[in-house]
Amino acid sequence: MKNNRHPARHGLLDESLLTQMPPFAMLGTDQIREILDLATSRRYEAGVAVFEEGFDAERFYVLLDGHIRVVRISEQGERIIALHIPSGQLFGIAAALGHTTYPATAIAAVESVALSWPMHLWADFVARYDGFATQTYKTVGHRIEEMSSRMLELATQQVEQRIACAILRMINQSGRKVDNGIKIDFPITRQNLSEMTGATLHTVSRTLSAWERDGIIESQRKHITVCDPHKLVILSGTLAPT
Amino acid sequence: MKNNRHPARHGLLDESLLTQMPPFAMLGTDQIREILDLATSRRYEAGVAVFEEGFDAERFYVLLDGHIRVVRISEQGERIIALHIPSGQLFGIAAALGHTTYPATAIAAVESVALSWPMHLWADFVARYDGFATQTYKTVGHRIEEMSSRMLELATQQVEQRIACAILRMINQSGRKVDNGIKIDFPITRQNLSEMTGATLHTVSRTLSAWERDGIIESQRKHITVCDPHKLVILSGTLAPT
DNA sequence: CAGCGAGTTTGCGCTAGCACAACCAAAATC
DNA sequence: GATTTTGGTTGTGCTAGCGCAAACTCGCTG
Repeated sequence: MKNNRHPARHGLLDESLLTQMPPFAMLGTDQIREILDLATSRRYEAGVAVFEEGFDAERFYVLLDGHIRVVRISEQGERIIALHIPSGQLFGIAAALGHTTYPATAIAAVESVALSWPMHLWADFVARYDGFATQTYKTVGHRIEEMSSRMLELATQQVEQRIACAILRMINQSGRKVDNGIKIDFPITRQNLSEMTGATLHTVSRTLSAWERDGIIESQRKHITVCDPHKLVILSGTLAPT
Repeated sequence: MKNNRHPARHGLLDESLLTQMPPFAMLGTDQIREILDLATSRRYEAGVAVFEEGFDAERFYVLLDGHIRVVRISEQGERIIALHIPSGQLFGIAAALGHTTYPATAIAAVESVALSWPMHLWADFVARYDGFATQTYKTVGHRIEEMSSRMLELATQQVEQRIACAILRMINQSGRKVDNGIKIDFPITRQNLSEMTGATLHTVSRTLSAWERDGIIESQRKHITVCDPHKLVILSGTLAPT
């Protein structure tokens, strides 16, 4: 596909990188050293695919820095964003769940850095490193939960509510406090938002314009800041109206 | 909730019951005997909840016979069917994915029989029985795959196509060959179908009526037989139009 | 077997949100 | 700094599918 040859086992991989990350949090520095020595590190520019749907699931990944969008495409060519992966999380672990090929495409939303290991090491990791399995299956659990919530939204909520939910979810997972509110700290276009909510980019644009008029959000191109999260929560319909 | 006291370790649990089921398929009869001796068996009438969303995830289950609907309810009281569990599969395994409570409700679609074990045995099973973990995570993988396909449908397809997809999915998973076609071998109402597709029961009814006129399906109350699966596939939009 | 309730069918009007279209503005590229 | 590209806005029909309403039918219960 593209130049994947940049295996770059640069010596500067530091143990401290992994100690923060849930899957490795309870390991000692020796163990982390072992793991790092087996890893391949690579940088991905914004928009580049880390792996693609349908290809052999040869490696699994940990996102060190940046943001990943997990994307699926329908037969008619329509795209949806199934999931966002914030840094620190495992992704591309399909093979651990019995798949032989990746069931979705992973695209760097911003310039990102990920470690990866060949899939055959998975069983070793699970066997050798205590807590690795537990932590990763917990991640899987969260993603299932998130997906089923999004199904519920898609099936029952209006477009405006779905957009509100999508934005709330992103500020919860990757919000950064700024002076006028909370900002989603990776780039999202109206198009992206429409791919997360099953709406058209036009409807998303109209909705955000209205919210900006009402002072609920502020937006620059590719960036959204939520000024009044509470109003968004109300719009999202997450609260039972009292 | 209701009378859960029917622990019924009736001696008539037969090893052959479990040998068919993927999670236990590669175990010897001794091991299956051990597992059965720890199990509680219980019958659930149609419409009864096996467990409910939000309750402590104390046990995990295998469906011996019948059919389970996994259901979630939105704040506004709208219901969706997240998943159907055919017999032979594990369900209620949320705790293995790091949840402390069940993230959804499981309801018997027909009279059903399930075995269950207290969750604390999970780790034992994984450690002691070879292939148990692999097989169950494979099941999890399938369900994730199915959920993400349904998200794609909900986000991009028209109602008619979503209904077609839902029916095709059911005949693939639980279709029974009958003389005039393939029948879904558990009861589904139009209401149920609407809860699977995020449509109204009215629209579902209209669509099925049209299909019946066209000879694609036949339906009795609570039952659907697909006479012309190929036409349904075309309607579902699963094939790229050539 | 009368009566009831759950499941289903069908009609009609309405609206959320899509499709199409044109235009605008910031940023990147030369 | 001119031009192209990428992302965003806004207006105007139009329609898929919802909401409401009424009626019908099967199967069960007393």
